[in-house]
Amino acid sequence: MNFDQRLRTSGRCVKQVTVAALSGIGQRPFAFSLFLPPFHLQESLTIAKAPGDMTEKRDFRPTVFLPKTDFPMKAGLPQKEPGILKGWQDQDLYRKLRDTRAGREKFILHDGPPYANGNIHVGHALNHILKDMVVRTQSLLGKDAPYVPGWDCHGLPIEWKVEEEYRKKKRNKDEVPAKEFRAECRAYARQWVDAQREQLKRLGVNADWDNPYLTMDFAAEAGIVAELLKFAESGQLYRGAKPVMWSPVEKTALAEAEVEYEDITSTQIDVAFEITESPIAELVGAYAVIWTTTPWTIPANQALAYGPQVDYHLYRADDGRRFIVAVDLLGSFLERTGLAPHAEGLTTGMNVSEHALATFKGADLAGTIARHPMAAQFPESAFFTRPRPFLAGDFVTTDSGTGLVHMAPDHGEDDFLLCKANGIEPVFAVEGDGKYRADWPWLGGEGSVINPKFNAPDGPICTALRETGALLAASADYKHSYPHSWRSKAKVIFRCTPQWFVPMDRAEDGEKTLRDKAVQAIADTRFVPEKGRNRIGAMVEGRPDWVLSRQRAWGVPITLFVDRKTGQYLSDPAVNARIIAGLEAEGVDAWDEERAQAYLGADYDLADYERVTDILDVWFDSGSTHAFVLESGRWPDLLRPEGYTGPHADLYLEGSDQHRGWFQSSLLEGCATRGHAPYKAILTHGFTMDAKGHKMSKSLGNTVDPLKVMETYGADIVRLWALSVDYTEDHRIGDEILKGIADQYRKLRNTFRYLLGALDGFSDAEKLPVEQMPELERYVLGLLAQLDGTLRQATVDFDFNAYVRALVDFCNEDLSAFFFDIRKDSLYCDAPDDVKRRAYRTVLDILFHALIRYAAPVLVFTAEEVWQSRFAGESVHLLEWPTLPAATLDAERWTALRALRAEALAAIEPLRRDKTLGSSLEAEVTVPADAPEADLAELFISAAVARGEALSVTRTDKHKCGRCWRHLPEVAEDGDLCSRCDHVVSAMDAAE
RNA sequence: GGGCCGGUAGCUCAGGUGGUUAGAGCGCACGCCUGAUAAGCGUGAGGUCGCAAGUUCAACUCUUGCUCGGCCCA
Repeated sequence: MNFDQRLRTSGRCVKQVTVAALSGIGQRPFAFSLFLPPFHLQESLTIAKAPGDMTEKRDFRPTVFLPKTDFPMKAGLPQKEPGILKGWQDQDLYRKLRDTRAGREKFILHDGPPYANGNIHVGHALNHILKDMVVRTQSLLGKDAPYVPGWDCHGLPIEWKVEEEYRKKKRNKDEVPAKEFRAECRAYARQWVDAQREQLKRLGVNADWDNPYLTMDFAAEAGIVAELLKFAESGQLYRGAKPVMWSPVEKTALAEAEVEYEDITSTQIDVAFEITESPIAELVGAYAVIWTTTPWTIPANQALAYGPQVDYHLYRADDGRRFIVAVDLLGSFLERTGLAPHAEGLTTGMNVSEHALATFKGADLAGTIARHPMAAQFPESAFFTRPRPFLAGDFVTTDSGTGLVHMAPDHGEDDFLLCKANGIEPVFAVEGDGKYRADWPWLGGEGSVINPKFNAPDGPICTALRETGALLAASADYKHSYPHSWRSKAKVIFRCTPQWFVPMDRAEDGEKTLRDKAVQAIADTRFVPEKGRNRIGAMVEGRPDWVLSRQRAWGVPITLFVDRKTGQYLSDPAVNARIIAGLEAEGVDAWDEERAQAYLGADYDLADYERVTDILDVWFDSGSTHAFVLESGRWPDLLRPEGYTGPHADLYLEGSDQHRGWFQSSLLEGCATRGHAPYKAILTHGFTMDAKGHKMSKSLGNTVDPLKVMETYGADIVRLWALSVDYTEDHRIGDEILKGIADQYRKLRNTFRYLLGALDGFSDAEKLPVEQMPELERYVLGLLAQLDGTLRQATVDFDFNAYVRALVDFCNEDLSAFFFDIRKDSLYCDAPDDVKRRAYRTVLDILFHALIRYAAPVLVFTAEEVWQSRFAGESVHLLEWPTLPAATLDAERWTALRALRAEALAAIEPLRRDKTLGSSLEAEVTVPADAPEADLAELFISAAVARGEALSVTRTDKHKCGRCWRHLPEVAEDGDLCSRCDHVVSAMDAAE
């Protein structure tokens, strides 16, 4: 200690002595006696004595125990997070966590594979944050919760992208060998898997990123085929037909996304079908009139549809024939055909309805039969001479046409379904090039059907119909929107093609049907939220058979051999085993003509079989993931104990669109091959809308890019957002919302910063047993226990919104605004060994250990930063759910006390407004005599509390302690020390 | 067009089986503190519970219709 320092120290002691002496307080030996002041400083004593002069009072600030921490208030997450992430990767945190939880109860979340195409969007971010939260909270509960991420790699969108690149290079896809094309698709998918993996990692998702599953892994492709062959071996496949969008120009089926709608002008025609039989006798011999804008479908007509609720009238036209037309459409019908009602005495302006020969509901037409207008022309044709029944169609409207619709099951969805329901099958009259097949009696070999001339009023169809008298009107003037090929811009048609199906309602060997099994499995599954059950249930109950086949290149082959004679597919386990082995070795390329005979082996001759070249619907790929990921053993972490046969996954967690997608394909796959769903529970989330609640789209320019949000705010903010909104419904994201979330984050961060600062230097020696703690500490421990229960329940319910809200509210209301505020005095001013202060810090330590664990799954980066700044070493994410000291909560008493506190604080406010006082420490509060007993002055952070009649507040006349700023009776003069501070400071000075 | 779902303060959310002046946090305004300080504390203002009918003594809560928005189909 040099001379100057001695001077300063000694001088301060002198002043203190003076003050204490003058106030008459200081009944104990003073430390200053060891440091007698140098003589020349005695003068300052005189100055200090001057009345009202406080400027020379000692500054006690250095004696106050302020929170001390290096933990920064400002987070700087975008800069900090990548480093934390790297730390986790370097120590292989995922694997370390698996080791830590080895042997524990499993919680298996099965990751639904996102499509490997494009950067991630908010939906991906939300979905993966929720999954991460589930896995982390389960892990926190002590379970072994592995997380193997996956990607969906096959399918049309990727094929497209690769084709697009071909077009740029002016290459023709048809000239590229399939194997080479698939290799490029594989490379394309791989590139996006890698990109998305990095983006999802950045969100802080703790997954087995080094070992994801890809549906295009050879093992996966073999696994998918193995599942398909289980369907085959159990007889759950059949080949049927279905109308698909077909482009005659490209001679290929098109997906909905490959079709665009253009306005065109078509020929519209009215055609008469003669009724040959009917329960309504007067209809026999009359003509049913249909209207269509696709004349080329008439040669494939097989029935007529009516609307059961539609009103029809029977008229006699001026040409003598009688026609059935819907009442509402008679006017437009007469206009098109130029026919006038034949009615005696009909004059202009009369209501034609009054001249109907008969009136009936559509439903009355049941059982009526007509004949095809060309039946007489082709008496040898079984097809054209077949009766055309009237069928009830709910889709029939009176918006346009005649109220009767001609049905060509080959060329329309409604037509197909209605006819199929009535036992009428498609006839495949139109071939892939758009021409009628050569052996078709009428127009065989002619077409193409999309040729306007073919359909024109003077074209072959209209001409033939006109010759038979069936054509009532034809005009090439109907403007409407019509689908075209996105690629060739040519018109497309609906055309039935052979497809492979999984039957929903066929019972094998007395077992339940697939639909029944699925319905049962839905009943056995837990849905969060519960309404998901209804949604998928309605879909499964109403869905048609599952169409498995696609006429595409990039996908898993339908590895079947069909007997050319019987049309039955070969179902030989030995053959199937060879096929699966082939796929395992070489992937989907292994399904080729060269190897076909090798698969068939010696028992079969390839010449007798057709090798199916269709590929599988990608939903079959993803529906099989539970088999080739969870059960396969390729990820030992995911295995259930030997002999386990129930649903393998604890949880599937995806957006609500997956009720029709992955949830359902997995359900059907599981039920068909294992008799139950592959999951125990399903959690669905809604979609993320823009700030106004509208869907995001690139064209509207209202998309929010999670990668940009991470750059601006940080991943922890994105996570806090995802876990704060009601993700069970559609929810929003936008600047205002993110700013609000960032505010919440700051509150949480500051809570931890305070804890770190307040716990500076805390050690086990300072800990105090709960039973020795003041009531306030025990109350806060009670609140913590309550919070703990809330959080546990929220975890069980997957209600993370409630989780985050409970956590934030606790930090704000119970800690920051209540406990921390009240105990500020004790923390700052009590002696380090004071029981109250020790109790407080013990509770702060308990709070720290609990809160950091509660927050860790949410704010994964910040929690690590906080934890490492106090306990550098192992990651916070290896910890388990905190064990709390037993604490009971006298809720009733404390509810009353806190209500009283709120009243008191409100009562102080007017005095602040009129400047009577500033700090609440200057207030003396009077409470009603029957108020609960407690240290109310401490609770209100006020000078004193008295009992009286009603609540009132006055300014204290006591003086302010120079150290703790409380106004107490023993303080003689502002700036003097209260007795508590006097003791503390003396001890400190003594120690110096 | 059909099926299902949703619309509570500026924002994010609570509001068993219908029943007193509809709550919380944040934000905002105003104020306090200046020893958590680009922090902390307090007080306050904000809602015709999407709209309109109906049931009921009584509806944010039940029914119907409408409207806006969403998902899935057509």
